Amino acid sequence: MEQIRRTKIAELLKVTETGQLANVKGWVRTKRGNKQVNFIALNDGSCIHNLQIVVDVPNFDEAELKRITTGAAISIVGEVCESSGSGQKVEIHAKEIEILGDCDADKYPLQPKKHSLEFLREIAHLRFRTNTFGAIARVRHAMIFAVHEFFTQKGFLNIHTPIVTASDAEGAGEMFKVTTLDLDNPPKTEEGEIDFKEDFFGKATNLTVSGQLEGELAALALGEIYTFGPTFRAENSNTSRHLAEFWMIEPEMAFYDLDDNMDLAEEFLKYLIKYALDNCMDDLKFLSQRLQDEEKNKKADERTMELIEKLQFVIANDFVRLPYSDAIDLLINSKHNKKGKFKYPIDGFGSDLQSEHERFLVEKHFKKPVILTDYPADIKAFYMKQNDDGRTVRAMDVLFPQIGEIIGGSQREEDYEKLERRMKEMDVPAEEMWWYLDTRRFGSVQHSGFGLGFERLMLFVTGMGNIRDVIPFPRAPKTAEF
RNA sequence: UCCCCAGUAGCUCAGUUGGUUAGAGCGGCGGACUGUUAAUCCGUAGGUCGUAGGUUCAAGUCCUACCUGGGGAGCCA
Repeated sequence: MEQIRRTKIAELLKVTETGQLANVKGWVRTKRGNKQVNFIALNDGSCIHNLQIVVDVPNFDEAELKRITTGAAISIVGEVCESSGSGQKVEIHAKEIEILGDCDADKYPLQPKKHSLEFLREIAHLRFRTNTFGAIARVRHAMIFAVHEFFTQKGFLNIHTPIVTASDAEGAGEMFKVTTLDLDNPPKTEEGEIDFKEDFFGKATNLTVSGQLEGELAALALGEIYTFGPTFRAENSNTSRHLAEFWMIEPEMAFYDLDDNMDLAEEFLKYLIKYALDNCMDDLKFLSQRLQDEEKNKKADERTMELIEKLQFVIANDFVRLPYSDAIDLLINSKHNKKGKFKYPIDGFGSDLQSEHERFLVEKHFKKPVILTDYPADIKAFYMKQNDDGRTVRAMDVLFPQIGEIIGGSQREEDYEKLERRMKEMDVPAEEMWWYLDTRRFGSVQHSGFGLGFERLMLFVTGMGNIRDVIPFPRAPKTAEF
């Protein structure tokens, strides 16, 4: 084969000149045609679009052409031509074809037809090769990049917080144990309990549920920091919005109060969504079309807003900011409630809002993202700053349509006595958290932060309905195949 | 973990009050067609009906348990 440098399909589809030779490599999506001419739709992952390869059949060996099946990897050298067909501007007229990897069409699970997302989840090792999962992977990368770009522009430092942690006091959820002890015969203490002093780290350790506490340590020296790493929850959650392993972004800022915190959260979300609109339009258009095809069978009032319109709407409008107690009043006085349409009654101040209540506020009442603030102290974590009313804390949850809570955050309690008292009330072992409390003993200062579930953001930006489809290899109860 | 629904060909599904040899579309394979757009047309091969018990003369169909998947709830991001 002639030595021509490979061109990616995304680049090739942009060319304005024709007549030159080019080399492309990729995987066959479909092949069709007759005895005279074949058309191969080739994709190399560089963009959503396929490149059309035109093959003048008599110029090639019949047996070789037969090997070009759906899924096969091939390399083509040919002339870049203006297409006489209507589906594309340019195409390649093949001069040389090399089969890089055969693909037995009889056994290959991905057929040139529509597959259900549930089926593709069972073959997650191959689903990157579909339009949908290719688009999601490219959007996911763009969002990762945009996260770092946003914080870099604002002078935040990225901090790597530990993945293995001995702190089990955060209270964010059940944890996965990390140990090298022999599970069949663990060392025991005199009391008959497992002796973690013998374990690798000399104490019981777990996979982290949050980098927040370590993030606070960094923020209280460096000013503004953020983490972006994997987090783990061993909750037996079987929903389309939870994973056992997910990626979380947790900024933590010294000198920020709750309003500053909310301003940052809103600006951050809008930045990310705008970045997707500015940089991933081809993929978003595909995902939007996919969503509309899927919703064709739904009733008009059950359909969601068109994806791109929805994203533009979010960046164009201010988020609603509403104290929890006002939200309770609003819910109690709503027509929806008076007609008895809530499955769960509003219990009044003190109880957490049910999903249906959050959805009512976001999707029916305000019809835009809502930030709820000042929750009752009893349903929130120990580290949140206590309000003067003695019953609420400076917490904030950002609620998005369809997704629910996408961000949870708060101003942190910087007062040593109040924090220590709260830890005792909530059975948080203060002795083990001496390092955390030290920040309040030495130069303590007002500070705030929040956590954004990266896959929840991905759900919103891609319009996908199941969180297991926006992470390449989902970890969930009974799910760790790939 | 709880509630509801589903599991039949490689995929998506149909299968009547329980009753002969379980069907379709797509995909695969074979063929036709000189420019197709997930091409079209003709032909063809694919099934231990999720697993294990049970009821019955007879079970894809009814019952029980379990497994897997989906929707919703809780936990949360």
